[in-house]
Amino acid sequence: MPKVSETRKDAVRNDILEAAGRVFKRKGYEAASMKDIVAESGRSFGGVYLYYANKEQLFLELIGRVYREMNESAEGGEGTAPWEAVGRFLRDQLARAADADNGLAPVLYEYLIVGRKEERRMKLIGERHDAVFGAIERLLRSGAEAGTFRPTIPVEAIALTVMSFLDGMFFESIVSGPERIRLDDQFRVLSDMLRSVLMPGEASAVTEEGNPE
Amino acid sequence: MPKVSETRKDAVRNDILEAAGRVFKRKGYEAASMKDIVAESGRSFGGVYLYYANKEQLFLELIGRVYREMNESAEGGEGTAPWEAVGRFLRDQLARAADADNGLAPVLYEYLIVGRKEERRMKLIGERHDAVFGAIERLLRSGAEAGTFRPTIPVEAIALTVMSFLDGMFFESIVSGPERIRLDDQFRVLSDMLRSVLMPGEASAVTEEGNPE
Amino acid sequence: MPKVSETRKDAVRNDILEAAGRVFKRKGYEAASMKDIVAESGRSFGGVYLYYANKEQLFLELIGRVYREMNESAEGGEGTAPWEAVGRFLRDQLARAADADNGLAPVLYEYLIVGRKEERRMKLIGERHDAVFGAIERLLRSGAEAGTFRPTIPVEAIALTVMSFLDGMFFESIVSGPERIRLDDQFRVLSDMLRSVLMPGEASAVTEEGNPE
Amino acid sequence: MPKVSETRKDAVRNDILEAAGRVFKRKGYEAASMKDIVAESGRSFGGVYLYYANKEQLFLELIGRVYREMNESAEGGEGTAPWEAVGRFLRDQLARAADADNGLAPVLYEYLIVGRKEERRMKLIGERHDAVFGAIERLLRSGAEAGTFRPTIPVEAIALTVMSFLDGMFFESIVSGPERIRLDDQFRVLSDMLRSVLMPGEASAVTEEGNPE
DNA sequence: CATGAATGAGCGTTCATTCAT
DNA sequence: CATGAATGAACGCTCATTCAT
Repeated sequence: MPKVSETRKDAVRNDILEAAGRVFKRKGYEAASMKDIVAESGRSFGGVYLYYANKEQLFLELIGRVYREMNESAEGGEGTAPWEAVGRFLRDQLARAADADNGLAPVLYEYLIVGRKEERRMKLIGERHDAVFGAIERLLRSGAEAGTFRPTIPVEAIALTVMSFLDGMFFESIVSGPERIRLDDQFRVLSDMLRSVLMPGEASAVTEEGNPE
Repeated sequence: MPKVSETRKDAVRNDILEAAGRVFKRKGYEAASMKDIVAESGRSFGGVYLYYANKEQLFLELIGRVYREMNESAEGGEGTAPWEAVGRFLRDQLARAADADNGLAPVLYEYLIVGRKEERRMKLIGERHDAVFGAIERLLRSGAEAGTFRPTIPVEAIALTVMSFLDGMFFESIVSGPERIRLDDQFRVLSDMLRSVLMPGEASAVTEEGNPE
Repeated sequence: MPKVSETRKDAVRNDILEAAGRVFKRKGYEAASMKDIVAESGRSFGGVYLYYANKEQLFLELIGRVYREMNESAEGGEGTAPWEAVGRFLRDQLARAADADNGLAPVLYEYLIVGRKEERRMKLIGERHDAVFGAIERLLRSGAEAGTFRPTIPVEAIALTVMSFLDGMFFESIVSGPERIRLDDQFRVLSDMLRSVLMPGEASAVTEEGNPE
Repeated sequence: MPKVSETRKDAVRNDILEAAGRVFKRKGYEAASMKDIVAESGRSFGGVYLYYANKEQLFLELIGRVYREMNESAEGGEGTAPWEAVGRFLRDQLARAADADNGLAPVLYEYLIVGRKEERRMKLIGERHDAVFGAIERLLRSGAEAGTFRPTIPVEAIALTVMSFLDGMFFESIVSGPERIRLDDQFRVLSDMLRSVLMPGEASAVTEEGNPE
């Protein structure tokens, strides 16, 4: 049987996915046409549809990767001290936001916003929410359990707030451009604020060396 | 006097605008078709185009109102004490976010995100940014000038951070639903955080009665 | 009875007609909208339709004037010597062609060409043909009867040829611009050619002073 | 080999082009709708747009053929004596004019006249002018270089005059019908006139057998 | 496995003309 | 007499997806 090896199939899938990624980044979700993706991939319509059922599947697979990376960014701070782990995570998000329009984040935001009425996209939306929220919460909770953080507010509420802020920073970065919104300054403000609720009393705010950048 | 009175014309304009508003809220910007709007308004294509040049103008006029209301929300705290004025503003935004999917905010976010590559929409984007940022900054600055706020961080940076957070809260509210993201809790967290950077040292955080809700 | 005087009505009609003329010259027949004409006339839709049943009637009345002027250009040479009368006529046409895009001629050509399939426009087309042809023919025939012209070819054929040439010169003037097609040179060539068939043998062609410019 | 052969694609392109040609001839350029062309071709909208980007491209490709044929008509007289070559060319144009309303010429004239204000069509207009003018000029110049023609007027001027006349003859043929304007007679007149300026003194005009019909 | 030609409902917008006031 | 708001059929064009080869 001429069954193509698994790796060959995977390679083709990957090729197509990367081509789709380039097109999505360049044009956005709605504006990207299957014709564009087919052309960018150097394949035929049939060839692309053979591996992915439609434009949405293509995007969903692509975005799955982003989630996985995001999660890894939130984990990984196994041995690290809690406040340094938070700092790492925030710095990582900062870098992503600064590079927002080269990544898939704007496309995801577009996809979520445009599709907010569609039953089918709800699932993904929920999953994204839980994944990001969970990652942040774990970060905070492990610090609290270690006794480093002594939050006067439930960590769930703090995690949700951080998540909102990050989403907002991304949104602003996307629509206004990273330079216009002074990402570094915002990052500093967030750090100070977070410290004040996570470690109240400690190093009364403004210390330079304590900031996790 | 066959010329229809100005008030009648305004009434018709308003009718059409409200019909368009209902359609945009129901379907979103991209998914709303002129056919929908024409049907909802109970008029003809020509009748609608007589008052508004195209779909975008219809939306822009609609969104202009939202801006005006937002500004009014940020102003108005003339005689109020600074921290109470901030509280009022935040509470107002909270209410808006809680009601996000009944308003035009999701449509605006969609319009901005989808149109991020289009030269023409950039202008609106910039204007929105400046208006919202300006409103928040004025609020903080007047408190600082009054000596009530003693921020250890430039107010511009704080204003931008608040703006990001609000955008994020709206975004989350839109895509995940207000109930899922515990708006009240987030609001409390933001309050505490803001106080710690605006009035450091004062009432070491957690006091209940001091919070401006 | 408040019957408005005939002259008042005529004045209004004329106002509208001139406004329409300006719009047609500026935009062409198809591209001119009734909205344009109404705006240019400073009146209302109703006001314009009260005097003219539709766009076509407006144009037809306008074009009637041009015909009348054209005819007058062809007549008028009563006392003049035949060859001078021909020269006058040709010079007049030259001037019109040179000024083609400021006049209604392009609009007429457009109207005729576009409407060549419409029964209703046929009539006008026929009338124009007969009027122009008749004018030229009379010019030639009176010279022949006076014995000044001794055409070796039937004057009808010559008249038709002149007419074709003039139409072509107009057409070229309209689409390529008068400067590109060297109207003066063409005019000279036509003069020489015409002389050779109207007055064969006389002043073997190239004489300068004999040319009717 | 699922890729359809080049010849098949060409055949389809040709099918569509011919269908468009029939519609254009029947209705004219402006009045022809894509719906008409789609119906005439027996295909779908998508099917037509797959091969031609828009109505204008369809027309331009069609008209390209006419130019090519025109040029061939003007060339080709390589070995022939100059006056015969001119005769051949004129006869060819006569035939075309006689058949004007079965061809695309009226559509081209309409396209040029209606589009005289549009920047984009200007290019085509210029190209047409240069191509036709160039063809006629070459015809005359080669006769002059051979010494057969001894024009007393610059050949450029004569070429432009001939071009104008031909355009006029076409125009008249289109709007008034070929029979009404006695094409044969006009052709004879043009021949006589042309001879008188190209070969002055020779065979003092009226000879029958010398005329190149 | 792979191709790419083909589909067709749907889009936003225009404009000559009418007629209630 | 005069107004101008209102009509609605028709326009050129797009694009995710299918399926005969």
